[in-house]
Amino acid sequence: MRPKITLKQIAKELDVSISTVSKALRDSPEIGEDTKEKIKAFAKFYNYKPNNIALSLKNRKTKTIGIIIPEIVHHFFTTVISGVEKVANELGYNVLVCLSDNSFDKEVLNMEMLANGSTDGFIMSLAKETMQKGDYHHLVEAINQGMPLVLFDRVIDEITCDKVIIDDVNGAKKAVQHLIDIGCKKIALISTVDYVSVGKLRTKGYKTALKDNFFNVDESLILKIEEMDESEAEIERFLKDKDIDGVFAVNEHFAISAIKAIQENGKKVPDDVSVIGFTDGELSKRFIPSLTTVSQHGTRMGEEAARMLIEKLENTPAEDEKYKTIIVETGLVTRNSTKS
Amino acid sequence: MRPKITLKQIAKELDVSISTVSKALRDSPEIGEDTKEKIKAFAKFYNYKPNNIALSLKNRKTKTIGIIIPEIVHHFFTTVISGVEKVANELGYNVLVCLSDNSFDKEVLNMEMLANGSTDGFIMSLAKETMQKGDYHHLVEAINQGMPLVLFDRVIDEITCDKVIIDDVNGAKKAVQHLIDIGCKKIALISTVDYVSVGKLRTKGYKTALKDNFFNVDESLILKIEEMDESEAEIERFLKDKDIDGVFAVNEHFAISAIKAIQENGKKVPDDVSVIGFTDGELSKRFIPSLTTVSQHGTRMGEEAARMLIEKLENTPAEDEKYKTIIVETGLVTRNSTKS
DNA sequence: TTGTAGGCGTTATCAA
DNA sequence: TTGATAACGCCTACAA
Repeated sequence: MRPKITLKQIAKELDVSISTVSKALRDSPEIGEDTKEKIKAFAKFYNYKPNNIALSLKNRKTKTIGIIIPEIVHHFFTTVISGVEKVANELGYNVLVCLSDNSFDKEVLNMEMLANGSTDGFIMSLAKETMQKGDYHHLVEAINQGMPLVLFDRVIDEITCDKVIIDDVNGAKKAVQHLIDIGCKKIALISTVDYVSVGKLRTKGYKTALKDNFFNVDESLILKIEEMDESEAEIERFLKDKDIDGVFAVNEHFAISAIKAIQENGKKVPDDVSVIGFTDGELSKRFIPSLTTVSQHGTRMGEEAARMLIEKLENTPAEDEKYKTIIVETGLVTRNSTKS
Repeated sequence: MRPKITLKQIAKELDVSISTVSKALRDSPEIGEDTKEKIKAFAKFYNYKPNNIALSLKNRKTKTIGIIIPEIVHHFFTTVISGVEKVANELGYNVLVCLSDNSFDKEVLNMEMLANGSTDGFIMSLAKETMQKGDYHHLVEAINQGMPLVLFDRVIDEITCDKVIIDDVNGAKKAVQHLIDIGCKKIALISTVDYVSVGKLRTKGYKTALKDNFFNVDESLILKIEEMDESEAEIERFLKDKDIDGVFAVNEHFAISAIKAIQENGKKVPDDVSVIGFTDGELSKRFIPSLTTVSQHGTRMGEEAARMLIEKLENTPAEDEKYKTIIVETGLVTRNSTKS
């Protein structure tokens, strides 16, 4: 076992001063060619690499960015991480991943943990509980301490910072418009309760599309799921004997539960009822029938978020005062759960 | 904007020395009650928190563990991360996530990046390319530098360290035994090429189960996939007009492709052919028919790995010399792709 | 061309 | 009871 070597040790071995070594390794012209040679050779031999921690302390920046998400076992968030990681690595940053488990307390804890010097900035999607409570003091504090923050997907108006969102309203509109275009007359919506911002926005898109086409909005065709765990049963109950020919669901899971329920009712997808989901995951692709969905481009969102954060990190505070919101457009991926 | 406050600043404000502040905040009995009170109140007001980086430098440990995986957009790895994260957080550690993208170079790069002080130890699953090359110098180096390493899932014999694996042979055996128990006579295997250790082991389990039941191994019923991208077409070709009544596939994707191929051949799952997969992901659960699978307990593996690593980290080098391999048992989850 | 000294934020040891 | 000092590993302005 050969522990990491330090400048100090090299200096002692070679009988020169620490700063000479430091300079030599950074190829400073101040140092004589032969000394440089000697030092470099020695350092290479012992595989010297500067200690990141020491550098962090000195430079007051860690070159790592923290990402806090509600859950990782969720294809969308996974793709976002992958996007963040890609850009971060290209730009010489590391990625610290924390999970809030959708709990407010864990979110706050994680943030405090990372804010004490572990991270230069944050990329986050808020926990459901946080949005319910409406308590954002931890975000405010991080910003006050001068730590840039980029919010994505589950964002809020109350905090002024960079944001990356998808065009939920438009995505939903596109989906419903597509259902209308293929001839659907009675389109149900399966959404989440309104404090989840995406649920609210997608509901808005649904209603807008209907109105644009002079359909009227029938509230009895709208289901708002409160408890994820019971969504399957709820959807089954909701769809039981309902006279519909189209369903727009705000995520994959709801869409699939809907398909199951429809099939159990003795109807066929897509012949009798067309179904569109939101979020284009593995599930949508491989389910039978494969799902027509609004795709969210998680990787793209992650990349954008990372780029924005790092830009803030590397710019002077003067230019920091302008915050952008990047809207990542959605795409409609047509598969076999909708008539063509 | 109110940047983070330091001991030094508190000391200056309160006109005491830095060490007095430090001691007071750690509630040292050396300091007088009233001074303590005053300092604590002040610190609380300004929300003082010790700087992690400075602590890391001083203590020569970062309290973060690095996890390097081939890809994150893969349910199994995601669950592992989730397990690592859980245990790590409970024990006061952070988790640094890096992706190798199955590339040897990226794996080496990531490791070097993290080894320079960013991490106290590693939890890894090797990139496919690394296993092909058989070049493990980066692992050896990390270990030589005194950084504990825990390998999981894609592990190798060449490196001596803690490992967490699942009982692939047994898992496969269980699956095939189950097929036999429900009456299958001609069971096909869809596996990967042999340098992927799991492919090899699961193939072994398949053969063992057959032999245990006095079936003979028919090599024409075994398919070894080389290229993930073409797996679907390959499986279709392989299964075309094959006379079988059972399929054991070494992962979800292969299993689903098999089901599709079987159905396209005009046969029914599970009535004509029973199918079992490996890795219990979202896909298996929600596919129709839902998949009977060997479940891998990724979360469990992550938890075990984290526990082992942290134990190494917090123990004296003396006890470090013993390495364990934890074998996480698999379970068979029976669903609708097999006859009952 | 090389070396000295100070500082990044903390803690621990020892002196006052 | 409090404070000065050194050290963790690195860099850099300045001195020699």
